[in-house]
Amino acid sequence: MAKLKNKKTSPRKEVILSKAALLFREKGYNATSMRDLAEEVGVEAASLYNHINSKSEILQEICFKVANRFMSHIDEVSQRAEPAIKKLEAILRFHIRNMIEVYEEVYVSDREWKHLAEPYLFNFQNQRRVYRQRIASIIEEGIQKGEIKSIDAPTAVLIMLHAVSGIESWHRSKKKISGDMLEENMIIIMIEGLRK
Amino acid sequence: MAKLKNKKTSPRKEVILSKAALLFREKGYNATSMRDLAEEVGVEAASLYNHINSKSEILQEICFKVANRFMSHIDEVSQRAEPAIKKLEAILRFHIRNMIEVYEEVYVSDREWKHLAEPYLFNFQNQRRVYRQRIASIIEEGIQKGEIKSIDAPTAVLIMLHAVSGIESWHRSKKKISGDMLEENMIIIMIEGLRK
DNA sequence: GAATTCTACTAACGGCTGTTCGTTTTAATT
DNA sequence: AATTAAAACGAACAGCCGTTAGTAGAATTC
Repeated sequence: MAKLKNKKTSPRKEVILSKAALLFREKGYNATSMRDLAEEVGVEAASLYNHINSKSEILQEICFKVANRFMSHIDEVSQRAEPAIKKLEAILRFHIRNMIEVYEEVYVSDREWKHLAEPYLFNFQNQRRVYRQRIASIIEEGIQKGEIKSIDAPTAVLIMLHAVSGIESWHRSKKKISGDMLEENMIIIMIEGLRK
Repeated sequence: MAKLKNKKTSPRKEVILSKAALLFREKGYNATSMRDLAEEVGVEAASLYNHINSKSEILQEICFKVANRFMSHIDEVSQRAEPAIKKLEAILRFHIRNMIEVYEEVYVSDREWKHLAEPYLFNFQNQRRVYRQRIASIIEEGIQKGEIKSIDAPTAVLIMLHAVSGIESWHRSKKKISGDMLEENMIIIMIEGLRK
């Protein structure tokens, strides 16, 4: 018997997952071999399989970990007693901060989910659709109450979410403004627009 | 000797490039095999090499075709005698229309350029950086003239460009609004913001 | 109609892929 | 100190990868 019966994921597995996120972000899921990952972890490829079941499983864990985090957050925001535009801002800020702070895994979840195997692919797409619909509902609530311009809600959602993923470029940039500045700028542009 | 000495790319090659763009968009560059591509074209894999030199070359041609098109456009827009905000809107509209109309190749150029081989990778990244700087300059011109809010220009650029790539989701959507509607909604949100 | 060029084919290559097997080493528990 | 469990290893697998070689048929040019 083990000392701590699968109370939480072992530290070794945690390392594998985070190194995998790093490599998947850098080179993409398919371009990252298990031997690449093993080298990054500091071990032989075969040894990885003492901690994980498959390469595909790694991607699953990353994607659903991120998806669940965002879903939990929107649960919390939805039931606040606030104007819709405030809720929207909160969601936007949560995305921005996540993209800044846990860049690798959020980015991978965003860009590499296509390579999930069934039935996880189907599941992920569903969860993603639901999530977006919930944001769209908040926007429509805001439109109805006159807080938000009368625009197509799904279009607004896709702009919001994709704009945030642009933080990828910020990470790569040499001379970058601070995370806080980035957040404020993004909020202003998305909420108030570019025109003075 | 050939009849038409490389006057323009042969129709067969054109088919290969467009089918490749389709598959690269759908499954990603690395997940698309030459045998996949051959099947899509209706030929054996080896036959492809009568028209192209390598898989990598296909990606190069797609990426630089798109990059050059956008570079030419910004050349033209830059020398217009218009307010900066108008120039910006023109660039935004050009991106949107391209993303709607020649989706596959624009998307591939946007998402799969990482898999370019050197020295093309280096070149592409340079071109991309220059392009973004030119947009940033237009934004800064607009800020100086009081047409645009005083925001961080590089941040505005990355929001603009990434927001546009969200049209990917629009393509996938079942019940989608018209292309014209999409364009107008995106312009309103980006220029005027969400808040009423 | 002969010569030439182009295009498609089959077969095969060396190399890399994710993964499994059986064994040995390390670490923890009794 | 003996036992047991966990984790690392080297070797190997079947299969797919991009690509090349050689060849046969079709199309084009002379």
